[in-house]
Amino acid sequence: MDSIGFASHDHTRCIASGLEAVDSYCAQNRLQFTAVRRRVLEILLQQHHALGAYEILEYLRQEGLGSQPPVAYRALDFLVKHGFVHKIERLNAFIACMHPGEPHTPVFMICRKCASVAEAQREPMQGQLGAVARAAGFLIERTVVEAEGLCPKCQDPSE
Amino acid sequence: MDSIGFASHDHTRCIASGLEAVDSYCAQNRLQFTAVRRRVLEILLQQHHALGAYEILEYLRQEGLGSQPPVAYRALDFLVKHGFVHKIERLNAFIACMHPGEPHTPVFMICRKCASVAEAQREPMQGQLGAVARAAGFLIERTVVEAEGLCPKCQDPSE
DNA sequence: TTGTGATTTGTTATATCATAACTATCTATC
DNA sequence: GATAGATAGTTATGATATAACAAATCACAA
Ligand SMILES: [Zn+2]
Ligand SMILES: [Zn+2]
Ligand SMILES: [Zn+2]
Ligand SMILES: [Zn+2]
Repeated sequence: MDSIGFASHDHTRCIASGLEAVDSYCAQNRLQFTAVRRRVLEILLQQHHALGAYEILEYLRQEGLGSQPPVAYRALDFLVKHGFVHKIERLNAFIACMHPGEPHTPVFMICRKCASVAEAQREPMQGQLGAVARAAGFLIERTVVEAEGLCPKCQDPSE
Repeated sequence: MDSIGFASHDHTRCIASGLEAVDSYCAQNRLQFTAVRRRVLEILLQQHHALGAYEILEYLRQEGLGSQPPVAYRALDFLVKHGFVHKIERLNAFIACMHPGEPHTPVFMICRKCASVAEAQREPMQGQLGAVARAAGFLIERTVVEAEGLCPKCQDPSE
């Protein structure tokens, strides 16, 4: 269950708890967690890599949940807006959040070899980015922080 | 000439020195700094905001330097590959580097109101991102660090 | 200075990512 | 069940990016 890294974990639990968390958040906040939105989140939770909107749409199409791009993009818009899913800008792709419902500033590590993506967190106004922004008089509203490289598995020459 | 911020500066000088730096870097490294590549860099140096590939292509088209997307994308590929231009992932757009020829890890601040973009620098393995990567055993090869918000001018209510 | 291979450019076509606009349906609330 | 607002279906199109191949140009050395 280590959300900070690439370690193995109880993935079934990981999917179930992700859906549960969003279920209860939506109930509490009067948000409509519809069939399409739920299924899109579930699809993303099942992967530990980012999926493009058209890959998600392909699942939906096969399941009769929608066949045109706006269906997928609208569900993704909802999920991103409420912080249940993040967009990975570098990949033009989407990944389920590891801390749904909790306000946070994510950082992503993207493995260029196996395409897995890990989410970690940072403090928005701290560190070098915070220092640079203060020096420039810049007011940060959102950040995109993505590192590309090799995950522990893919650095290992024995694999 | 303050590359860290949004301050005003001698922009003519800024264009000239940018081109000069790349000229000499290419001469030293046996790179072909061709007419199209040079003009694309010059177009980007003239702006302090990021330009999309098709905006750049429109300039080239009007000047008879090329009319099809691959012309612009190939010039941009060259410029990005050698670090003379950076891609702003959040905007799918490109901006001239403020430190051409020097190895560095850029950070960008993007004003959502006036669309100006400032480049600053960070140390790749330091700070929160470095700490997070070490904790995860992740080997960073490249980073995308972009902050969106308001530049000093656009925060000022008197403007 | 001319031949040669490597690089760059021109061009056509197409792949990939994303949204506008309008209609129909569903949902919450009264 | 009427009503208003939100969600989903559908068509069309816009925006971003690349594959593939032929033609021109360049670097370098014979
Ligand atoms: Zn998992
Ligand atoms: Zn998250
Ligand atoms: Zn730079
Ligand atoms: Zn501004």
